[in-house]
Amino acid sequence: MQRETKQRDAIRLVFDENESPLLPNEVLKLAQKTVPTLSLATVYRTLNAFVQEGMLRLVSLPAEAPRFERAGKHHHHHFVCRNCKKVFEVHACAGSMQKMVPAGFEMDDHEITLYGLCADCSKQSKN
Amino acid sequence: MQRETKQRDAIRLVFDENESPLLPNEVLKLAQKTVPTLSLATVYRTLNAFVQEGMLRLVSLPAEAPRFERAGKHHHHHFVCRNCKKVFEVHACAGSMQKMVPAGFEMDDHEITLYGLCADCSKQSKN
DNA sequence: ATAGATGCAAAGGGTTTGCACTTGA
DNA sequence: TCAAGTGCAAACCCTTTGCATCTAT
Repeated sequence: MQRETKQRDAIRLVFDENESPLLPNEVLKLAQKTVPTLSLATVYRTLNAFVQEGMLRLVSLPAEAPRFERAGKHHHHHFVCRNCKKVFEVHACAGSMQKMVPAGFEMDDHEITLYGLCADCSKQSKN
Repeated sequence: MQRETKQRDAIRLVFDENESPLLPNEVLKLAQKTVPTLSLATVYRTLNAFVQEGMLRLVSLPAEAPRFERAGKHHHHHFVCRNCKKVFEVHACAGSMQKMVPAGFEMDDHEITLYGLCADCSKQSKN
């Protein structure tokens, strides 16, 4: 990751303009608005490189393909909509998980994933 | 899933004899002790069918391939040891996640994964 | 000029599927 | 008997990689 290329600029821009974690093919489509010839192979190579440098963070949710988001955000979790499959950030935390930790274990991090319907899908389901 | 076959009996037996969640290829190897000609395709078809019928549960942890365990266990979460990579069941829950849910969203389930060192690895790291 | 980056196509790894054969009821 | 189940191989999907070409420096 030594050179500035229009492909990398385009991919960086995508993450500047998108809060929620993105799938590689979503990154491809969004970045192709800037660089139409961009290939999926380059997207993968660039995403992995950005994670290595610490610019991006790999977001792994249960039963979901890996997504990517900007690193350095405040501690947060995710809400997966069962209907539209979108992933939303949740800017609140359930408090200490310490009471869940078995004796002798040392916890250094936790991951919470909520499932249900997002606001839009919830509204639709009621009409 | 209407007939009793030796393949299905063998796969059921594997889950009777194993507490921890298993990967499809682990199921294959274990079940082949009973039915050596068992194929991976049949393992996948049978696992999916067993999940449909509710005999098995799909266990998805972040960044982990799907595993299968007997259904009907008490609500629990998982602790992943960063050192030995083992997955432990956590038989306690952090309480309500409701306060984390954004306005308009409807949550129906949650998944918590804890990360750190298990008792054994924690002890070792201090010596 | 030249090493790094890209695009394409082929290769991988895990899972599913089409099809002819086998087998449980 | 004969539809459900099986095994095999091919197909799929997502991700990575080899290689020739392009390009930032």
